[in-house]
Amino acid sequence: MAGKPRALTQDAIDQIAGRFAVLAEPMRLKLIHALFDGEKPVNALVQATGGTQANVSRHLQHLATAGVLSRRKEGLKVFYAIADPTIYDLCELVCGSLEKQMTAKAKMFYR
Amino acid sequence: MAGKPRALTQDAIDQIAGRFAVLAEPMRLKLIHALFDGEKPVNALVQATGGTQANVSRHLQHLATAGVLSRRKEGLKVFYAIADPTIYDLCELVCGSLEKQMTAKAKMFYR
DNA sequence: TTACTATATGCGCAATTACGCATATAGTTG
DNA sequence: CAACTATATGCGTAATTGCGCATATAGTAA
Repeated sequence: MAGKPRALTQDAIDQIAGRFAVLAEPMRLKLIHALFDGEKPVNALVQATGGTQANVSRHLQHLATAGVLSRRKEGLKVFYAIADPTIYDLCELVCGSLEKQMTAKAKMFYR
Repeated sequence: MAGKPRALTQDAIDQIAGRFAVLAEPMRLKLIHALFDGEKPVNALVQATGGTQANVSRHLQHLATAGVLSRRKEGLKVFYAIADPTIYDLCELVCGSLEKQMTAKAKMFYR
């Protein structure tokens, strides 16, 4: 059901690394997280994350260029939304993995 | 079965970002990929990736510290192996997502 | 037109980081 | 002990990147 041949080219490796790099910045994760419940305009995301307008805008563009977010202009406002649904699964996997690590480490303290 | 409350702390966000950052380097992905079929000593990974011994060693340590790989010393050799099985799912998710993006972009050329 | 709001961008700085080189450490064998 | 193999590490450098600041652009309204 899952499983492909493998043997990745260098180019493929680089692309995958790039994908992970997009998700490797706290502010971008904040933005993604803030969009989990639907599309929002930039100013809402500025307020939600506490970042500056310039920085938020840049990260949003970065995410959109990477194909993670979609961009929809409506009048003065620009609405961003999650375009790649695998983001949800990625975050859940990582969160779950981190939780396991934390509880495992916690046990190391006592036993 | 899936789905947790949400509302991540800043610290949690940073940890997740760090996790993605670990996977955001081509050489580290190569190493992980090379370990997909089981544990290997450092010299085998040097040969498999074409990297220098120093660089491979550093990245392996990085991965082990992050909890992605495990480290087992046996005589002169040090064997690394994938310790976090979610890595498989993460890579598959990203690969699948990238494939979709590529085919979608390919279609954009013609239609 | 001007004034206003929302978003994007050019520039420079500071911090991070991957890499190469040389060397250090650990373990084995003679 | 010395010689050798396998792995790790200290240091310097080059490249990347996130951010703040100021400014530019786009769209609306008077």
